[in-house]
Amino acid sequence: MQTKTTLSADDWIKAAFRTLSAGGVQAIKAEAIARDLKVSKGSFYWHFKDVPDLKAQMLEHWSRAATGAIIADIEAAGGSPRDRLRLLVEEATGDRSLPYGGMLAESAIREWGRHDAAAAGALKTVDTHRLAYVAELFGTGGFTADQGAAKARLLYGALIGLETLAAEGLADLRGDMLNLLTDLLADS
Amino acid sequence: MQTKTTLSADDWIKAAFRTLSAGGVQAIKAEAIARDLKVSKGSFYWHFKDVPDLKAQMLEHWSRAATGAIIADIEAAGGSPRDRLRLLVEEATGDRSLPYGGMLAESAIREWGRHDAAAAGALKTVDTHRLAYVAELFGTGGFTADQGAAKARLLYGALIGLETLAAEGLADLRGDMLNLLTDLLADS
DNA sequence: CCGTTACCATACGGCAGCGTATGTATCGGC
DNA sequence: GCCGATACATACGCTGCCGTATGGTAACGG
Repeated sequence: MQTKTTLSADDWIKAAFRTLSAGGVQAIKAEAIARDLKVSKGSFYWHFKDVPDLKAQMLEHWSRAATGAIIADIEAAGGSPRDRLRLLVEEATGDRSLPYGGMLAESAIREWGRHDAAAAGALKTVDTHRLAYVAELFGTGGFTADQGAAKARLLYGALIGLETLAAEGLADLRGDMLNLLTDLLADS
Repeated sequence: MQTKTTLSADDWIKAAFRTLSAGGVQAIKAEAIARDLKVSKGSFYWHFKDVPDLKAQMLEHWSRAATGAIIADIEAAGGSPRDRLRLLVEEATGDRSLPYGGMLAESAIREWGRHDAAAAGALKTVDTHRLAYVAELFGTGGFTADQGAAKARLLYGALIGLETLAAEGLADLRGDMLNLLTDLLADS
């Protein structure tokens, strides 16, 4: 497998996700990524109409990958709802089961969504799906639909917030999340 | 009070925080803020050495204001630790008790901190102080130091994460936070 | 072997933002 | 009523990034 002689649009998209994770949305620039790939920007404008086109394709790819990424694993493993929730937390805090560079990409997209409607839309779709799945797990685990939805919001919200705290070194992502899950699973 | 005839550095900093909240870090540009203030960039370079100088002063101001913003209110109100925690959650989810444009500015600075060491440092300082205060409240409320610290991380982490979910319309910030607080205050 | 197509390089004009240099108006102090 | 300091305006060159235009090359079908 000698270094590929020609690039595909997917290669560009993957490189763009690396840049996104490292430098945020504002780092996604045609010429910069071209330098990273050691080609000229002529290549970029062959594969993409312009920069917004690349960004749109990034969101499209991420939406598809992120929606069912972990969920498929969990469902394949089976087990009780409580087991699945525990496994879910462990996979989610373990990184690397998420597409395009783990949580780094996720938080970058979340940052992106604050000032871009398209990114916000993709994010909302993914978040809604995930919340629904977690809520369902709580539901089949013995809680009412309302309780399940509320607990799902808490668990997922804590995941997002604790991840940023963990990035500062102020939280133990997995430990804290497992603690919270135990609390949420206790009958109130 | 007729429109001030001349600007101060603080006027620039306040305007910069507005643009930060609205457009993120990458929107903090000398010429853009100058247009917003209806002056020329000559004014900017009178009050500041360069753009990094402005950003540094923004972080400095925010650090000071954000550290003791809510805490002073809570302590002034008095009450039991449980009362204070409840009041804390209500003030924190109510916005407007935070400096420079509420949570919008906070999340923008958090976004900023992901790719800038200085912002990350200011954020870590503020977060550390807040976590310590909340942990202390749990501590004097009848929990061990470890329990208090863990519960503080959960409460504060959930605040951060739920705020982003609430921005998507996927969570009820105040309601969910109060729910979590009730859970955390129940003896485990 | 020849042309077409895929893929990339190079070169160009344009704009936005930066920082500097320098001009200009206002104003308190004496 | 001059003078220095303050608070801006204006004009300039520079750089980074955009998008386009155009030229080159290698592979591949016929």
